[in-house]
Amino acid sequence: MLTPASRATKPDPADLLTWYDRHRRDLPWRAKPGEPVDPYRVWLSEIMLQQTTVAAVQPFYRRFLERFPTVSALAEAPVEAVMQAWAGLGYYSRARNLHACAKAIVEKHGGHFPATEAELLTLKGIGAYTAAAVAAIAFDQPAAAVDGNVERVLSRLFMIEEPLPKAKPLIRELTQDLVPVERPGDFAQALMDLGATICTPKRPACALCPWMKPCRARAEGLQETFPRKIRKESGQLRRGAAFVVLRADDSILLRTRPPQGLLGGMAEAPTSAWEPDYEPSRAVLDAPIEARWQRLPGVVRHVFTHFPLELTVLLAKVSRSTPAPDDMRWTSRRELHEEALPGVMKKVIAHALGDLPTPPTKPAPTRRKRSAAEGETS
DNA sequence: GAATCGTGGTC
DNA sequence: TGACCAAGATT
Repeated sequence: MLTPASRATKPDPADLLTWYDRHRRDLPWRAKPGEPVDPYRVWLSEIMLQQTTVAAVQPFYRRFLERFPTVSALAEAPVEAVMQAWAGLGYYSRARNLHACAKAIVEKHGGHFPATEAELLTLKGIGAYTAAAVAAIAFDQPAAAVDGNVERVLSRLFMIEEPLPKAKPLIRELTQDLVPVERPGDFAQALMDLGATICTPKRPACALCPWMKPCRARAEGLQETFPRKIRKESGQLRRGAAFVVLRADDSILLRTRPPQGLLGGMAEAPTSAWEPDYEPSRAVLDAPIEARWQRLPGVVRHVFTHFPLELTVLLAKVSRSTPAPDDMRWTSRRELHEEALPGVMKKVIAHALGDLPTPPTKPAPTRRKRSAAEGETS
Protein backbone atom coordinates (compact mmCIF):
# COMPACT_ATOMS: atom_id res chain seq x y z
CA MET A 1 0.00 0.00 0.00
CA LEU A 2 1.27 3.42 -0.88
CA THR A 3 1.13 6.08 1.73
CA PRO A 4 -0.17 9.48 0.57
CA ALA A 5 3.33 10.90 0.92
CA SER A 6 4.96 8.34 -1.38
CA ARG A 7 2.18 8.27 -3.98
CA ALA A 8 3.20 10.17 -7.07
CA THR A 9 0.75 12.25 -9.02
CA LYS A 10 -0.57 10.48 -12.09
CA PRO A 11 0.44 12.16 -15.34
CA ASP A 12 -2.55 13.89 -16.91
CA PRO A 13 -2.85 13.60 -20.71
CA ALA A 14 -4.71 16.92 -20.74
CA ASP A 15 -1.63 18.70 -19.41
CA LEU A 16 0.43 17.28 -22.26
CA LEU A 17 -2.15 18.28 -24.88
CA THR A 18 -2.27 21.82 -23.50
CA TRP A 19 1.51 21.99 -23.80
CA TYR A 20 1.31 20.57 -27.32
CA ASP A 21 -1.20 23.17 -28.47
CA ARG A 22 1.33 25.85 -27.61
CA HIS A 23 4.62 24.19 -28.50
CA ARG A 24 3.94 21.69 -31.26
CA ARG A 25 6.58 21.59 -33.97
CA ASP A 26 5.63 22.74 -37.44
CA LEU A 27 6.64 19.84 -39.68
CA PRO A 28 5.96 19.44 -43.39
CA TRP A 29 4.05 16.17 -42.97
CA ARG A 30 1.97 17.45 -40.09
CA ALA A 31 -1.49 18.80 -40.90
CA LYS A 32 -2.17 22.17 -39.35
CA PRO A 33 -5.00 22.37 -36.82
CA GLY A 34 -8.30 22.02 -38.66
CA GLU A 35 -6.70 20.77 -41.86
CA PRO A 36 -7.59 17.32 -43.17
CA VAL A 37 -4.98 14.61 -42.63
CA ASP A 38 -3.57 12.74 -45.63
CA PRO A 39 -2.86 9.14 -44.56
CA TYR A 40 -0.36 8.79 -47.40
CA ARG A 41 1.77 11.61 -46.06
CA VAL A 42 1.53 10.35 -42.51
CA TRP A 43 2.58 6.88 -43.59
CA LEU A 44 5.41 8.14 -45.81
CA SER A 45 6.79 10.33 -43.06
CA GLU A 46 6.58 7.56 -40.48
CA ILE A 47 8.55 5.19 -42.68
CA MET A 48 11.19 7.81 -43.42
CA LEU A 49 11.47 8.73 -39.75
CA GLN A 50 12.26 5.18 -38.65
CA GLN A 51 15.66 5.48 -36.97
CA THR A 52 16.20 8.72 -38.86
CA THR A 53 16.28 12.28 -37.56
CA VAL A 54 13.69 14.89 -38.49
CA ALA A 55 16.45 17.07 -39.96
CA ALA A 56 17.70 14.30 -42.22
CA VAL A 57 14.21 13.37 -43.40
CA GLN A 58 12.89 16.81 -44.35
CA PRO A 59 14.63 17.32 -47.71
CA PHE A 60 14.00 13.70 -48.71
CA TYR A 61 10.35 13.97 -47.76
CA ARG A 62 9.83 17.10 -49.83
CA ARG A 63 11.53 15.70 -52.91
CA PHE A 64 9.81 12.36 -52.55
CA LEU A 65 6.36 13.86 -52.21
CA GLU A 66 6.92 16.05 -55.24
CA ARG A 67 7.95 13.07 -57.27
CA PHE A 68 5.31 10.68 -55.89
CA PRO A 69 2.40 12.88 -54.75
CA THR A 70 -0.07 10.06 -54.10
CA VAL A 71 0.01 6.42 -53.14
CA SER A 72 -1.11 5.45 -56.62
CA ALA A 73 1.66 7.50 -58.22
CA LEU A 74 4.09 5.65 -56.00
CA ALA A 75 2.55 2.28 -56.80
CA GLU A 76 2.82 2.89 -60.54
CA ALA A 77 6.47 3.96 -60.41
CA PRO A 78 9.25 1.48 -61.15
CA VAL A 79 11.00 0.29 -58.03
CA GLU A 80 14.29 1.64 -59.39
CA ALA A 81 12.90 5.16 -59.28
CA VAL A 82 11.89 4.67 -55.67
CA MET A 83 15.33 3.38 -54.73
CA GLN A 84 16.91 6.35 -56.45
CA ALA A 85 14.72 8.79 -54.55
CA TRP A 86 15.68 7.05 -51.32
CA ALA A 87 19.42 6.99 -52.01
CA GLY A 88 21.32 8.63 -49.16
CA LEU A 89 18.60 8.14 -46.54
CA GLY A 90 19.74 4.67 -45.44
CA TYR A 91 17.97 1.45 -44.44
CA TYR A 92 17.11 0.72 -48.04
CA SER A 93 14.76 -2.17 -47.34
CA ARG A 94 12.39 0.57 -46.24
CA ALA A 95 12.21 1.84 -49.81
CA ARG A 96 11.56 -1.59 -51.27
CA ASN A 97 8.88 -2.30 -48.66
CA LEU A 98 7.39 1.15 -49.18
CA HIS A 99 6.88 0.43 -52.84
CA ALA A 100 5.43 -3.03 -52.15
CA CYS A 101 3.09 -1.50 -49.59
CA ALA A 102 1.90 1.17 -52.02
CA LYS A 103 1.05 -1.53 -54.56
CA ALA A 104 -0.86 -3.49 -51.93
CA ILE A 105 -2.82 -0.38 -50.96
CA VAL A 106 -3.85 0.15 -54.56
CA GLU A 107 -4.49 -3.45 -55.48
CA LYS A 108 -5.97 -4.86 -52.27
CA HIS A 109 -7.38 -1.85 -50.48
CA GLY A 110 -8.85 0.21 -53.29
CA GLY A 111 -6.19 2.88 -52.97
CA HIS A 112 -7.04 3.69 -49.35
CA PHE A 113 -5.06 2.96 -46.22
CA PRO A 114 -6.82 0.72 -43.70
CA ALA A 115 -7.73 2.55 -40.51
CA THR A 116 -7.00 -0.07 -37.87
CA GLU A 117 -3.74 -1.12 -36.26
CA ALA A 118 -4.38 -4.78 -37.02
CA GLU A 119 -4.85 -4.22 -40.74
CA LEU A 120 -1.93 -1.81 -40.98
CA LEU A 121 0.29 -4.39 -39.32
CA THR A 122 -0.20 -6.77 -42.23
CA LEU A 123 1.47 -4.33 -44.64
CA LYS A 124 5.14 -4.52 -45.51
CA GLY A 125 7.42 -2.21 -43.57
CA ILE A 126 4.74 -1.44 -40.97
CA GLY A 127 5.50 -2.83 -37.52
CA ALA A 128 4.03 -2.22 -34.09
CA TYR A 129 5.09 1.39 -33.82
CA THR A 130 4.17 2.54 -37.32
CA ALA A 131 0.80 0.77 -37.26
CA ALA A 132 -0.11 2.55 -34.04
CA ALA A 133 1.25 5.89 -35.25
CA VAL A 134 -0.68 5.83 -38.53
CA ALA A 135 -3.86 4.61 -36.83
CA ALA A 136 -3.63 7.38 -34.25
CA ILE A 137 -2.39 10.27 -36.38
CA ALA A 138 -4.23 9.60 -39.63
CA PHE A 139 -7.40 7.99 -38.27
CA ASP A 140 -7.62 9.24 -34.70
CA GLN A 141 -7.71 5.79 -33.18
CA PRO A 142 -6.70 5.38 -29.52
CA ALA A 143 -3.52 3.51 -30.37
CA ALA A 144 -0.31 3.63 -28.33
CA ALA A 145 2.55 4.60 -30.62
CA VAL A 146 5.71 3.76 -28.70
CA ASP A 147 8.94 4.92 -30.29
CA GLY A 148 12.30 5.78 -28.78
CA ASN A 149 11.00 9.12 -27.53
CA VAL A 150 8.05 7.54 -25.76
CA GLU A 151 10.25 4.86 -24.24
CA ARG A 152 12.45 7.57 -22.77
CA VAL A 153 9.57 9.69 -21.48
CA LEU A 154 7.75 6.77 -19.92
CA SER A 155 10.83 5.17 -18.42
CA ARG A 156 11.52 8.47 -16.66
CA LEU A 157 7.92 9.16 -15.67
CA PHE A 158 7.60 5.78 -13.97
CA MET A 159 11.30 5.29 -13.21
CA ILE A 160 11.36 1.90 -14.88
CA GLU A 161 14.42 -0.02 -13.74
CA GLU A 162 13.98 -2.83 -16.23
CA PRO A 163 16.40 -2.17 -19.11
CA LEU A 164 15.34 -1.92 -22.73
CA PRO A 165 14.32 -3.77 -24.76
CA LYS A 166 12.87 -6.03 -22.05
CA ALA A 167 10.84 -3.14 -20.70
CA LYS A 168 8.97 -2.61 -23.98
CA PRO A 169 5.80 -4.55 -23.13
CA LEU A 170 5.47 -2.71 -19.83
CA ILE A 171 6.03 0.66 -21.47
CA ARG A 172 3.45 -0.14 -24.08
CA GLU A 173 0.87 -0.96 -21.41
CA LEU A 174 1.60 2.18 -19.44
CA THR A 175 1.36 4.28 -22.61
CA GLN A 176 -1.92 2.69 -23.64
CA ASP A 177 -3.33 3.55 -20.24
CA LEU A 178 -2.52 7.20 -20.83
CA VAL A 179 -4.02 7.49 -24.33
CA PRO A 180 -7.06 9.78 -24.09
CA VAL A 181 -10.31 9.03 -25.87
CA GLU A 182 -10.23 12.49 -27.38
CA ARG A 183 -7.39 13.62 -29.64
CA PRO A 184 -5.39 10.38 -29.54
CA GLY A 185 -3.53 11.47 -32.68
CA ASP A 186 -2.42 14.72 -31.11
CA PHE A 187 -1.52 12.83 -27.97
CA ALA A 188 0.80 10.51 -29.91
CA GLN A 189 2.51 13.44 -31.58
CA ALA A 190 2.65 15.40 -28.34
CA LEU A 191 4.43 12.55 -26.60
CA MET A 192 7.03 12.43 -29.38
CA ASP A 193 7.47 16.20 -29.43
CA LEU A 194 7.97 16.14 -25.69
CA GLY A 195 10.67 13.51 -26.03
CA ALA A 196 12.33 15.33 -28.91
CA THR A 197 12.37 18.82 -27.44
CA ILE A 198 12.05 18.58 -23.63
CA CYS A 199 12.65 15.05 -22.40
CA THR A 200 15.86 14.71 -24.40
CA PRO A 201 18.46 11.98 -23.87
CA LYS A 202 20.94 14.42 -22.32
CA ARG A 203 20.21 17.49 -20.23
CA PRO A 204 16.41 17.27 -20.37
CA ALA A 205 14.64 20.59 -19.84
CA CYS A 206 12.57 19.38 -16.92
CA ALA A 207 11.68 22.91 -15.81
CA LEU A 208 9.67 23.33 -19.01
CA CYS A 209 7.99 19.92 -18.87
CA PRO A 210 4.22 19.72 -18.42
CA TRP A 211 4.78 16.43 -16.63
CA MET A 212 7.53 17.53 -14.27
CA LYS A 213 5.44 16.98 -11.17
CA PRO A 214 4.41 13.39 -11.78
CA CYS A 215 7.87 12.40 -13.07
CA ARG A 216 9.39 9.96 -10.60
CA ALA A 217 12.88 10.00 -12.07
CA ARG A 218 12.91 13.78 -11.89
CA ALA A 219 11.82 13.65 -8.27
CA GLU A 220 14.90 11.57 -7.53
CA GLY A 221 17.20 13.67 -9.71
CA LEU A 222 17.94 10.57 -11.79
CA GLN A 223 16.24 11.56 -15.04
CA GLU A 224 19.40 11.38 -17.14
CA THR A 225 20.04 7.81 -16.07
CA PHE A 226 16.85 6.61 -17.77
CA PRO A 227 16.01 4.66 -19.80
CA ARG A 228 18.19 1.83 -18.58
CA LYS A 229 19.84 0.09 -21.48
CA ILE A 230 22.26 -2.69 -22.18
CA ARG A 231 24.75 -1.32 -24.61
CA LYS A 232 26.12 -3.67 -27.20
CA GLU A 233 29.65 -3.69 -28.50
CA SER A 234 30.46 -2.33 -31.91
CA GLY A 235 31.34 -4.75 -34.68
CA GLN A 236 34.79 -5.61 -35.91
CA LEU A 237 36.45 -3.44 -38.53
CA ARG A 238 36.16 -4.78 -42.07
CA ARG A 239 38.37 -3.80 -44.98
CA GLY A 240 38.02 -4.06 -48.70
CA ALA A 241 38.86 -2.47 -52.01
CA ALA A 242 36.66 -0.41 -54.31
CA PHE A 243 37.38 -0.09 -58.02
CA VAL A 244 36.65 3.08 -59.91
CA VAL A 245 36.98 2.66 -63.65
CA LEU A 246 36.94 5.87 -65.63
CA ARG A 247 36.37 5.35 -69.34
CA ALA A 248 37.64 7.82 -71.91
CA ASP A 249 34.08 8.97 -72.64
CA ASP A 250 33.85 10.13 -69.04
CA SER A 251 31.71 7.30 -67.79
CA ILE A 252 32.33 5.04 -64.84
CA LEU A 253 31.66 1.38 -64.18
CA LEU A 254 28.77 0.53 -61.85
CA ARG A 255 26.76 -2.47 -60.82
CA THR A 256 23.61 -3.05 -58.80
CA ARG A 257 23.79 -4.94 -55.55
CA PRO A 258 21.44 -7.89 -54.94
CA PRO A 259 18.00 -6.85 -53.68
CA GLN A 260 18.42 -8.36 -50.23
CA GLY A 261 20.98 -7.61 -47.58
CA LEU A 262 23.32 -4.72 -47.00
CA LEU A 263 22.64 -1.80 -49.38
CA GLY A 264 20.17 -4.08 -51.16
CA GLY A 265 19.25 -2.95 -54.65
CA MET A 266 21.59 0.03 -54.55
CA ALA A 267 24.26 0.98 -57.08
CA GLU A 268 27.95 0.64 -56.34
CA ALA A 269 31.38 0.78 -57.81
CA PRO A 270 32.61 -2.82 -57.98
CA THR A 271 34.31 -3.85 -54.75
CA SER A 272 36.10 -6.80 -53.27
CA ALA A 273 34.63 -8.73 -50.38
CA TRP A 274 34.69 -6.81 -47.09
CA GLU A 275 36.42 -8.79 -44.37
CA PRO A 276 38.48 -8.14 -41.23
CA ASP A 277 41.72 -9.55 -42.65
CA TYR A 278 41.49 -8.19 -46.18
CA GLU A 279 44.91 -7.33 -47.59
CA PRO A 280 44.74 -4.11 -49.68
CA SER A 281 48.10 -4.75 -51.33
CA ARG A 282 46.53 -7.69 -53.14
CA ALA A 283 43.46 -5.73 -54.18
CA VAL A 284 44.32 -5.77 -57.87
CA LEU A 285 43.57 -9.50 -57.87
CA ASP A 286 39.92 -8.62 -57.18
CA ALA A 287 39.65 -6.03 -59.93
CA PRO A 288 36.63 -6.31 -62.24
CA ILE A 289 38.68 -5.78 -65.42
CA GLU A 290 42.28 -5.88 -66.62
CA ALA A 291 43.77 -2.42 -66.51
CA ARG A 292 46.60 -0.33 -65.17
CA TRP A 293 45.34 0.09 -61.62
CA GLN A 294 46.47 2.97 -59.51
CA ARG A 295 46.04 2.53 -55.78
CA LEU A 296 45.05 5.88 -54.34
CA PRO A 297 46.52 7.09 -51.08
CA GLY A 298 44.31 7.08 -48.04
CA VAL A 299 41.13 5.12 -47.42
CA VAL A 300 37.42 5.75 -47.40
CA ARG A 301 36.04 5.21 -43.92
CA HIS A 302 32.41 4.50 -43.29
CA VAL A 303 30.46 3.33 -40.27
CA PHE A 304 27.47 1.06 -40.69
CA THR A 305 25.19 0.20 -37.79
CA HIS A 306 26.97 -3.01 -36.96
CA PHE A 307 30.50 -2.58 -38.29
CA PRO A 308 33.01 0.05 -39.43
CA LEU A 309 34.47 -0.21 -42.93
CA GLU A 310 37.69 0.91 -44.59
CA LEU A 311 37.82 0.82 -48.36
CA THR A 312 41.03 1.22 -50.32
CA VAL A 313 40.23 2.86 -53.64
CA LEU A 314 41.83 1.79 -56.91
CA LEU A 315 41.48 3.88 -60.03
CA ALA A 316 41.94 2.87 -63.66
CA LYS A 317 41.47 4.78 -66.88
CA VAL A 318 40.42 2.74 -69.88
CA SER A 319 39.74 3.33 -73.55
CA ARG A 320 36.42 4.34 -75.05
CA SER A 321 35.83 0.88 -76.50
CA THR A 322 36.14 -1.01 -73.22
CA PRO A 323 33.04 -3.16 -72.69
CA ALA A 324 31.38 -3.56 -69.32
CA PRO A 325 31.67 -7.00 -67.71
CA ASP A 326 28.51 -9.05 -67.23
CA ASP A 327 26.09 -7.53 -64.73
CA MET A 328 27.87 -4.18 -64.89
CA ARG A 329 27.21 -0.98 -66.82
CA TRP A 330 28.73 2.34 -67.75
CA THR A 331 27.16 5.50 -66.42
CA SER A 332 28.30 8.92 -67.57
CA ARG A 333 29.49 11.19 -64.80
CA ARG A 334 26.88 13.68 -65.88
CA GLU A 335 24.13 11.18 -65.11
CA LEU A 336 25.65 9.82 -61.93
CA HIS A 337 23.14 11.75 -59.85
CA GLU A 338 20.36 9.63 -61.33
CA GLU A 339 21.87 6.48 -59.88
CA ALA A 340 20.77 5.02 -56.54
CA LEU A 341 24.15 5.58 -54.93
CA PRO A 342 24.36 5.05 -51.15
CA GLY A 343 26.48 7.37 -49.07
CA VAL A 344 29.48 5.11 -48.85
CA MET A 345 29.66 4.85 -52.64
CA LYS A 346 29.44 8.60 -53.05
CA LYS A 347 32.45 8.79 -50.76
CA VAL A 348 34.31 6.25 -52.88
CA ILE A 349 33.66 8.08 -56.13
CA ALA A 350 34.47 11.44 -54.59
CA HIS A 351 37.71 10.02 -53.27
CA ALA A 352 38.68 8.83 -56.73
CA LEU A 353 37.40 11.63 -58.94
CA GLY A 354 36.99 14.65 -56.73
CA ASP A 355 33.61 15.91 -55.69
CA LEU A 356 30.52 14.18 -56.95
CA PRO A 357 28.55 16.02 -59.62
CA THR A 358 25.38 15.62 -57.55
CA PRO A 359 23.93 19.03 -58.36
CA PRO A 360 23.74 18.81 -62.16
CA THR A 361 24.12 22.55 -62.51
CA LYS A 362 27.60 22.71 -61.02
CA PRO A 363 30.48 22.62 -63.46
CA ALA A 364 32.44 19.39 -63.29
CA PRO A 365 35.31 20.02 -60.92
CA THR A 366 38.79 19.18 -62.03
CA ARG A 367 40.50 16.24 -60.47
CA ARG A 368 41.26 16.91 -56.87
CA LYS A 369 44.88 17.16 -55.87
CA ARG A 370 45.99 14.74 -53.29
CA SER A 371 49.09 14.56 -51.18
CA ALA A 372 50.33 11.75 -48.99
CA ALA A 373 49.51 13.77 -45.91
CA GLU A 374 46.00 14.55 -47.02
CA GLY A 375 44.59 11.30 -48.29
CA GLU A 376 41.88 10.19 -45.97
CA THR A 377 38.26 10.79 -46.63
CA SER A 378 36.02 10.04 -43.73
C1' DG B 1 15.89 -13.04 -28.79
C1' DA B 2 19.69 -11.53 -31.15
C1' DA B 3 21.45 -9.81 -35.67
C1' DT B 4 20.93 -7.17 -39.41
C1' DC B 5 20.19 -2.93 -41.64
C1' DG B 6 22.66 3.60 -43.15
C1' DT B 7 23.55 7.90 -42.26
C1' DG B 8 24.37 12.30 -40.08
C1' DG B 9 24.52 14.96 -35.88
C1' DT B 10 26.01 15.63 -31.12
C1' DC B 11 28.82 15.91 -27.07
C1' DT C 1 36.97 11.31 -31.19
C1' DG C 2 34.38 7.60 -30.42
C1' DA C 3 30.06 6.40 -28.40
C1' DC C 4 25.52 7.45 -28.55
C1' DC C 5 21.38 8.60 -30.66
C1' DA C 6 17.31 9.17 -34.22
C1' DA C 7 9.11 8.74 -35.22
C1' DG C 8 11.99 0.46 -35.98
C1' DA C 9 11.17 -3.63 -39.05
C1' DT C 10 12.53 -8.01 -40.40
C1' DT C 11 14.44 -12.53 -39.99
